[in-house]
Amino acid sequence: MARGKVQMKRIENPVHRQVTFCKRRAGLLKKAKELSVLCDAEIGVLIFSAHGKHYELATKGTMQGLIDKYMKSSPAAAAGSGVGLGMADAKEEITMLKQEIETLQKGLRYIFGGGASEMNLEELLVLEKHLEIWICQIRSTKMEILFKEIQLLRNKEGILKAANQYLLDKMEENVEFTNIQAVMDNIPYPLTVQNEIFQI
Amino acid sequence: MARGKVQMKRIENPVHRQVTFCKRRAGLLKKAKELSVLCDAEIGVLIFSAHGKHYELATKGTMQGLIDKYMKSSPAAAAGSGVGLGMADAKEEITMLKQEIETLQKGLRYIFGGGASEMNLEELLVLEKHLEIWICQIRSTKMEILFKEIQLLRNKEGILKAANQYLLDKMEENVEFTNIQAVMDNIPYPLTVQNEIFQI
DNA sequence: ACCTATTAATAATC
DNA sequence: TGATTATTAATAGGT
Repeated sequence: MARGKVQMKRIENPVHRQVTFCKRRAGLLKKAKELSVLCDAEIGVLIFSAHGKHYELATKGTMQGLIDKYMKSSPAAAAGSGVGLGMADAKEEITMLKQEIETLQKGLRYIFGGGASEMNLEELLVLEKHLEIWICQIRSTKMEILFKEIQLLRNKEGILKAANQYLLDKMEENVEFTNIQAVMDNIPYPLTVQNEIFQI
Repeated sequence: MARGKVQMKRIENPVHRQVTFCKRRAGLLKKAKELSVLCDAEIGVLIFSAHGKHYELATKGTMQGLIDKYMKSSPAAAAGSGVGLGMADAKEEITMLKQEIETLQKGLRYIFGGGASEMNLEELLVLEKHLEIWICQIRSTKMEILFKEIQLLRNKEGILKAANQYLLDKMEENVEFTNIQAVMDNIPYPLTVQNEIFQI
C-alpha cells in the first residue's frame, strides 16, 4: 500500500523482508487490538519469524487462556476412541508427520520459486529422500495395477482353455462321423485369443 | 478508514458492531496471511467473538503446531493449565496432519497436471517421470552448491599461491643482500592455508 | 452483498 | 532504526 503494488510472495531481499516484517507485524497487532476493542472480541496472535523469534498478542486475558479456550472449543471431533498407539508413539508419529509436511511445503516452494535459493544442502538431501520414497510408492502402486491386469488375463486364459479343451473333446468324440477340419470351419466364434493361448 | 474516523472504543450499535466484526476479521486474517507469505513467518490468529463463536488461522502447519511451538518457547506457559495434549488430542492432531499431508500431495499432483483423485496407470507413469525430473533437479542443485564451494576454495588457493610465489620471488631477488630465513621470520602473515597448499 | 469517499497502512526513499 | 511521502489497501457508511 505504498509506492507500488506488492506481489504476494516471499520478499527475496532480506533487508526489505526484515523491514516489512517489522512494519507489517506492528500493523497486524494494531489491527488485532482494534478489532478486539471495537467489536468486543477476544483475540490472540502468535507470530514466529523465520529465524525463530516469536511475538504474541492476547487481548483480554492471557494467551494461555485463549489457548485453553481453543482447545476446548475447536477440535470437537472425537478421534477413533479405541485402543491404539501409546502416547509416546503418538507423539513420535506427530513429529514425523510434521516433518513430512514441512518437507512437502518446502518442496512446493521449491517448485514455485524454481528455487535453489531457498533450500540448503541438508534440506535438499531430505527432500530427495522423500521423493525417492514417493517414487517407490508409485512404482509399487503401478505393479499392483499390472498384477491385477495379469490376474485378470490369466483367469480369462483359464476359462478359454477349458472351453477349448471341451470343444476338442467333443470333436474327437465325433471324429468317426465327420471331418475335423469341416467342424473347425463351421465354428462361428474364434477359438484363439489375443496371445494365442490355444493352438490347433 | 472510511467516511469518517472511528473512535477506538466498543461500537455500541450491535448491527454496526457485527458488520465491522465481519469486515475487520476478514481484513485481519488477510493481513496475517500476507505477513506470513511476504516475510516467511509462521502466524496463528485466534478470534473469539463476544458470543463465543471462534475463528482461527494458522499459516504454515496447524494451530496445534503453533501452540506447541509457543508452549516450548514460552517459559512459564506449558506445564499448568491442563493444556498438555491428552491422548485424544494427539490422535486428533495426527488425523489433521495426515489430512494436511494428503492436501499437500494433492497439491503436488495438481501441479503435475493430474488433479484426478484416483490415479490410473497412465497418471502414475507421468507423476513418476515428473518426480524423477524433480530429483534430478535437486541433485543438480546439490552439485551446484558443492561446486560453488569448491570454486571458492580454488580461488582462495590460486590467490594464495600467487601471493606466495610473489613473495618467494622477492626473496630470491633479495637473496644476495639478506638471509632468507630472516625474511621468512619477518613475514607478518601466515603463508600457509588450511589444506597446506604451499609448503616451504 | 456491493459501492465509494475517506482514512489508514505502508513501500520506497533518504 | 526513524522520519517522510506517494500510493495502495482497507473499510465506514450507505443502498
